[in-house]
Amino acid sequence: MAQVILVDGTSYIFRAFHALPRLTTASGMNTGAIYGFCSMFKKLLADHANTPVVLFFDAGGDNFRTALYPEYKANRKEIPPELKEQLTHIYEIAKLFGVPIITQFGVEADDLIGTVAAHYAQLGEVFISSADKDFCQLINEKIYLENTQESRVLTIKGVVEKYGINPTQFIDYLALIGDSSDNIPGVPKVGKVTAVKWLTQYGSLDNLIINQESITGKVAESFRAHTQDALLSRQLATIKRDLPWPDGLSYDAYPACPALDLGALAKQYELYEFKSLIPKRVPEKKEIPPYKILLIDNQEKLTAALRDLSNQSIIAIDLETTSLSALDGFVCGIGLCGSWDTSYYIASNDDSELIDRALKWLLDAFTNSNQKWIAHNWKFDGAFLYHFIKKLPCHYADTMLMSYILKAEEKHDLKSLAFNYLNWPLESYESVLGQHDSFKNVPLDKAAFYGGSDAAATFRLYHLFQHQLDENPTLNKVFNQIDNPLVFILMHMELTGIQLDLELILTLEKELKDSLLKISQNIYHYAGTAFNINSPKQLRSLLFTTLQLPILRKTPKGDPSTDEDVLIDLKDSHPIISLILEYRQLEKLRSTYTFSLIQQIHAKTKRIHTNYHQTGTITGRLSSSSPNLQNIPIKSQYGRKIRQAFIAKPGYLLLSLDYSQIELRLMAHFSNDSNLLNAYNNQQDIHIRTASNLFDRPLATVTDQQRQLAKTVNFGLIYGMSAWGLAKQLHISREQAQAFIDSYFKQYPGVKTYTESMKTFAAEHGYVTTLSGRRIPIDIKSKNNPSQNAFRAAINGPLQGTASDLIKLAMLDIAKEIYSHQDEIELLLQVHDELIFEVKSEFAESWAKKICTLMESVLALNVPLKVNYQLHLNWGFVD
DNA sequence: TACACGGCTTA
DNA sequence: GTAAGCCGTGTAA
Repeated sequence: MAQVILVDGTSYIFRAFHALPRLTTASGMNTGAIYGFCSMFKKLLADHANTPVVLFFDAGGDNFRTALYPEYKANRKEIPPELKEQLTHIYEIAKLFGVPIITQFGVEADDLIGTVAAHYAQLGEVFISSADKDFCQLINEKIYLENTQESRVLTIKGVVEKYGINPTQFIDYLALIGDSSDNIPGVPKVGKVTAVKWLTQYGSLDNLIINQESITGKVAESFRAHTQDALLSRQLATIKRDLPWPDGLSYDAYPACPALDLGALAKQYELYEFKSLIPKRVPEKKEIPPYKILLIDNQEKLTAALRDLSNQSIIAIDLETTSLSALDGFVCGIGLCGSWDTSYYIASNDDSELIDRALKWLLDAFTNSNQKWIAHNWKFDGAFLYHFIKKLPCHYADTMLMSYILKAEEKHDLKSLAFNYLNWPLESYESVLGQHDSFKNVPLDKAAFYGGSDAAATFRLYHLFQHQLDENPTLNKVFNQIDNPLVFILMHMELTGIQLDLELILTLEKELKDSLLKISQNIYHYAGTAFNINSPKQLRSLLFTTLQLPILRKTPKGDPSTDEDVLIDLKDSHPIISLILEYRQLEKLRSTYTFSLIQQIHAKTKRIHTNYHQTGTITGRLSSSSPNLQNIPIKSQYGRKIRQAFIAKPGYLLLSLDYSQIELRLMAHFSNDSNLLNAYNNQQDIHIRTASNLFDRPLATVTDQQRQLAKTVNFGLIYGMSAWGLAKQLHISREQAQAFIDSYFKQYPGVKTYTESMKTFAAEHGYVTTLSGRRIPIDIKSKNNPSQNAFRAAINGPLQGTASDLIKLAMLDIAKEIYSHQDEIELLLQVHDELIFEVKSEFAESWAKKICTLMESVLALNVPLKVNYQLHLNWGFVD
């Protein structure tokens, strides 16, 4: 059904102004509200592609409400000057979005919206986009309220669920409770609860007035004394639906879809310094030839489509599935695009063979043809293909990874990229799914438009990105030799998963629960009362108000901090402190690593399957989620027990190999500092060596404590340490910390030179690079981020990023070796500098040695790489 | 129901 | 001091 969106522009402006931080241009012009308005409007257009939009603004002047009640909105504060000066800019830039703008002096936008909505509802569906709940009164079968902030659409049912009344009762509801922001009086003492109660019982305000004698209590008395106020409030709260039709808006049909003046918008964004809003490339219309999407829903059409596709050399593919996991769902639609003018979408409601035949064709194409296959997030589509046809393409490219390699700081989802680079506002998955519980139930024409568009966008993005990579051979190499080939290795790791000893983890959970119960009883005893220990707020009031303990540090928001560091310093002040520390630690383990992990054991495989994100970090590292298996505890005694619950399947062992001090070794390599190089090339203990110099004593006499301190300094180095940070870490004075740093750089002067050169490079280029040439963006000019932070990132980036390059390269080398021995050994996890395999016991030792060598020789550096390995029944290394 | 915050886990 | 993700609470709306 046709749709139109009516936007409450004034609501947007106020939300933009209040919700966002102040923003100014370099010359000091206030732009926060302008920015907020533009980004909100842009998001709205992106979420509703190909839908007409009308924009409404309040124009000021007296209106019928002020005539009725001079105090209407009288308590509104004057518009702050820094917002006022932005208003004209907003009105001007709004014109560039190419939608009708409706505004009338002496009429409030609400009433214009009410009038237009009432009429447009006869032509189709009307969405009102506003944060103002008053619009609930307009909601009916055809009119909905969309709150962009909550990103959900309120229907009749939604109003009933949210407020407990029908939209038709909403005016009476407002009349009863009033509205402080508009200064609508309402009835004193009547709040939400009473209003809903009365309206449920009596249906309407009129009926309530008729029956006013039958209600009782203080509140009822107040109502009887203020019926006139209620009636006045009702008039004020009623949105008009019958104003004269506004000028400049078509009456018999919805207006045309938005026609953005992208060039002019980009110019304005440039002027206001809205970097993130500027389209990366304003496409010229002629570069986008028209293309068609063909729904392939029978065998005949499929034959023709496949014949055409067989002749294409580059084909973008986009699967629509019934689940996010290939272990649970199946393919219900296939988008394919191999040319600039045609995109296919294969799906059928009645022919279950159709998808099967298309999949078989893919299997054949992957096996026998030389075509290059493009997907956005291959890990996803590949998992389904691997699961159902046991085959993946040999020649492929992942546009998500291309975007990441080219510009790691950007978003990499298909919708954002298509909007920014192609000027295509693709529909969101959620909006296409709508009320359907599964994508297979989405009407085929809708699904085809969606899937076909996604494939077409992927096809175009590939050509765009490939062109950019061709212009930068270094980045092209990073893409082709590291990230792109890694994607199917990660896919395999995800699909394989890792086994969890359910019994052990359940026992652990029980133990933790019991301990926590005891500790909390103890804490309540000292506190004199029970409270929620998980609440920092409640804990704060106990420690600093009730118990009057000293406030040692504050959180960024200014509240007294209760974090571990603070509590450790308070330990001797009160016996409750150490109990709280213990409670915190155990509760973290219980909630995150027993309770939640148990929920995530897969029903079919009985294993834990994490998600790896290849574009989730700025440095090139991977990240892991749902569950995150890169932060499983190890440091505490209890934590290690959790690791023990990660086990090998029967007959197998877990093989863990980790790079020793990889980042410090890379510092030696990059800096070429002779002292650091010597230490590693002579296989000395680097921390003892550092300590020996810091404390000016022979190597043999360095104490454990001194070594530990030197270790902290060595680590601090990798993070771009400052005297302040080091002092905090070591609990020493700033002066002492500075002395250590000075002494350190005297010992390793090459390191000092290196860190300085990274700062200079980052300041000049806005990025630093890793050994492979990967670019790590550094936000040098970020305002609330003093450039000290950026400098530290610049020092750390090449180290962390190169370490990540190395282990990725190692994974690729290893994959080649183990690929044809999947029954003997499989790679399960990567934890930044560690790889975990499941390996058949009888071959375990020989695989360990082989992989160890592979990892150590992944690249020849100025320092040797050292890998340690462990072979055990579990990840806790306890047999 | 969604989001920010405080806190905590890892490399 | 670098880089991440997740949990529970409290609040926004």
